[in-house]
Amino acid sequence: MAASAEPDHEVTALDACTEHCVNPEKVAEARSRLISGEEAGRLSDLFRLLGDPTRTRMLYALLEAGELCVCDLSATVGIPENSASHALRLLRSAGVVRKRRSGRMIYYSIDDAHVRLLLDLSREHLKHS
Amino acid sequence: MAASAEPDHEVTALDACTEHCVNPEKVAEARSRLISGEEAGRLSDLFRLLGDPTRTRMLYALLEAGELCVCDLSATVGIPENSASHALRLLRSAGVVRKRRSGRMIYYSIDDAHVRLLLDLSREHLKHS
DNA sequence: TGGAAATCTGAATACCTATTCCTATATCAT
DNA sequence: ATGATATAGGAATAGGTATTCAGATTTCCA
Repeated sequence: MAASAEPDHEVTALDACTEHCVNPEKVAEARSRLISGEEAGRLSDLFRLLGDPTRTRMLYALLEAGELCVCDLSATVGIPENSASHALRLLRSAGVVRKRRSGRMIYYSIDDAHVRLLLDLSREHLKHS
Repeated sequence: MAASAEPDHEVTALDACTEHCVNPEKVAEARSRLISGEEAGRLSDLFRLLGDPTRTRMLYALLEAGELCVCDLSATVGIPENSASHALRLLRSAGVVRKRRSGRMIYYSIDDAHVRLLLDLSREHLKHS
């Protein structure tokens, strides 16, 4: 995983317009407003994390259930507990879910309000498209 | 790509609770509200599409520039036009971007208001986390 | 304290996907 | 019409990632 480090990739193509076509002003304007490679990397890391069917289902399960332990979540989604644990580790290291220990159970939930909105919004998008 | 078809995978684990642990009521409740495998597949397809650094940068470029032709976009992001065209094809087939022909140029833009919100929201998330 | 339960961690394999090259299509200018 | 430009499409390779297995860790109960 690791937050996509392409060292200074956002500065590479100041001379990339050696190609044909291109409105130089428009490109210069767009380039000045372009997000940094580092930020783009973190954004794509986040999306890629959400872009796996297993993790997606786990997240929507957590979204509706509020909080579930690993074994309940694995039973809900229908995957082995190992897989659930592994997926949750990835999601947690990205700050998408949070864990809370209670005895020997560990309960997971969506960590961030933005992520909840993101999940809701995405579902809306598919409905209307 | 292909909208992740796992035939009726959401029904598989009615007997998955043969494992240890598990609060049966909680799991049953969560399973009843769980999104379908088909919907989860489409959602993860969408996220996976956004989860590539190149496509991410292209999308945010389009988000701010409004509309760009393939060559301007490739110059902006700093990738060959082939790659840009290929990426745009994927994004278009998923309804994320829209194309408009003007002469021999083809201008691309974000197709959907939900997607714009999604991109803005995700950026917000990273800022506050 | 000893053993069992719940979860975590690391490694290996098999699958998927991004990139690139080459070719095809469509539009414009002469 | 013909050549050139702008983009699209398909195929192959290289790289990344999900899944799974075996073992480690942490907590509870007797």
